[in-house]
Amino acid sequence: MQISDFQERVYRAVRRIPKGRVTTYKLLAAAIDCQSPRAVGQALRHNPFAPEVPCHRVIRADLTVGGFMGERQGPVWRRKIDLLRREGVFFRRGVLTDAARVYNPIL
DNA sequence: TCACTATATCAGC
DNA sequence: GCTGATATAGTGA
Repeated sequence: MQISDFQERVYRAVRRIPKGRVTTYKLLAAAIDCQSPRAVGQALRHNPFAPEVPCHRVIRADLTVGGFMGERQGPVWRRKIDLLRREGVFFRRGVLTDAARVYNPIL
């Protein structure tokens, strides 16, 4: 499968998320001028540049974890939380503890 | 065209 | 606070 310009835009935006910060699908979609955060999620799901593209730093707008590598639960999905915790981003019951950790890609 | 999706938002309970 | 229905954009068959 070959990636489109849209997905290239998504990966470029995700790549510039600083360590220790997270962003949301909604903000990410707004950064690439896309009205549909679901399309962003699909692009990250087919992410061929993992882990160069830190797709684990993307969560939902309601500050819940969301999914990781196609899994919404299970050990693989749990790894996403573990990676973020290692960077200083903590979750409680699948919800981001500190909302100030959210990074705005538009800025 | 149809049916998905790592979402967002709203209505109802 | 939770479940579901709907909107919306991109992608593959």
